[in-house]
Amino acid sequence: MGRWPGGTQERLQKAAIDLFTERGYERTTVAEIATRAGLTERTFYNHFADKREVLFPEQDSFIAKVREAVGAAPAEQSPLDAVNAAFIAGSDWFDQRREAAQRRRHILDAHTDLREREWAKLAALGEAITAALRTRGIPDPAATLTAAASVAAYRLAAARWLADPQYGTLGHHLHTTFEDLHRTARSW
Amino acid sequence: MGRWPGGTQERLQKAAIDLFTERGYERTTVAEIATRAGLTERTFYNHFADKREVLFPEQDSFIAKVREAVGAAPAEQSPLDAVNAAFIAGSDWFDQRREAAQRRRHILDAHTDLREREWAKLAALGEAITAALRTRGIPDPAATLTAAASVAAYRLAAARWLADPQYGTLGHHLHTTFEDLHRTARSW
DNA sequence: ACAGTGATTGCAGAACCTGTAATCACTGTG
DNA sequence: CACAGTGATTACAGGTTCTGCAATCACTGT
Repeated sequence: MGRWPGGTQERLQKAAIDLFTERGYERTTVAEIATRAGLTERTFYNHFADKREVLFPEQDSFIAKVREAVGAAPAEQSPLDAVNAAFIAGSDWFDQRREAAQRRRHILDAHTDLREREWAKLAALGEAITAALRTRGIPDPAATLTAAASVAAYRLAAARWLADPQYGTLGHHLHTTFEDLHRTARSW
Repeated sequence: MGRWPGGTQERLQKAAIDLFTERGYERTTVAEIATRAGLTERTFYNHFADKREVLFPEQDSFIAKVREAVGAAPAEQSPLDAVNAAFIAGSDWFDQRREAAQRRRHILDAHTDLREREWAKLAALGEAITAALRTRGIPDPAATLTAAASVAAYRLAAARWLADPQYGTLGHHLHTTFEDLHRTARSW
């Protein structure tokens, strides 16, 4: 496997993020990204389905991890707690990449196209959690609604994590946000 | 305002839905849609921001209506009930268009691109509800989480409505789905 | 008549994305 | 050491989406 430099995807991702922050998402062409990474436009499309996808690298594996963790949670744990625990279990990975997450968020916030893709990813996360809860024996309205609420809490926790001037961990914010969810639900 | 035939948007929408069901979304070009409507491709883009948007016609006004209704709800009503009532208030409109909604759903289900746009629209709905709840004095974690749960319930209710062999009204399914949400939340 | 308005059109072009076949660097085998 | 095999990269051609700009067109009001 030594034939080419290697780390092609990573190089493309770095080139893309750099160019997006330099001159903006829309003013950057795929050809430019590829050239900066020492590759061609066609090669970019061999690694990413489209231009947006370069900003959502490990999302699919993250979703798979969450689904697995929810499925493997102890049987006596409540559905919501199982999802919460699954999120927290994978939160270290993000804590080590806070700065990259910041840059990514700034790019995403500036472009409707990209936020659209983000919503799609969160929807996929929600559907994966729904499926995992169903295999745990949770019947259907509860599975869907619990998954949706969990994803909403996750999204809110991530936002708080990035905005926190105290640099608290994502796990901490997940904990408090799911507590907020409990409190809010009691008011319904 | 009599200069041109009129109803341009509606003709484009009808042409688009017909062609999408005939030969599929991806195998239909914008030029073909415009030609069937007796117009040109350029005119299509004068009315819709992009090819997908032709399938989401009244979404923006629906969102505006919901926001307004949530804002105008009686003060003693709980946040969740206010949103529920706002949805139900606008549900007749959908009941009169059940068949069109069916066709639309089949097209949407077959294409990731389009479902992505749908998630984006639901996200916009959620943000509008969040804003409306905030103006009602609901503080932030509760506003966001309540809005997200409401949208999830709305989505589930719409799915049940379309799948219901008994042809129950959307209002009915909204009612029962929000009851499910109450029940589920109590289990958290 | 005649200027004004607003929708539609024509045209040019950039960027996105895909299909297909060729090339290239390296690997394993006889 | 030839040599076929493998997998990533590349070249190229082309369709489609979407935009900017200027012109045209049907109708309106004076």
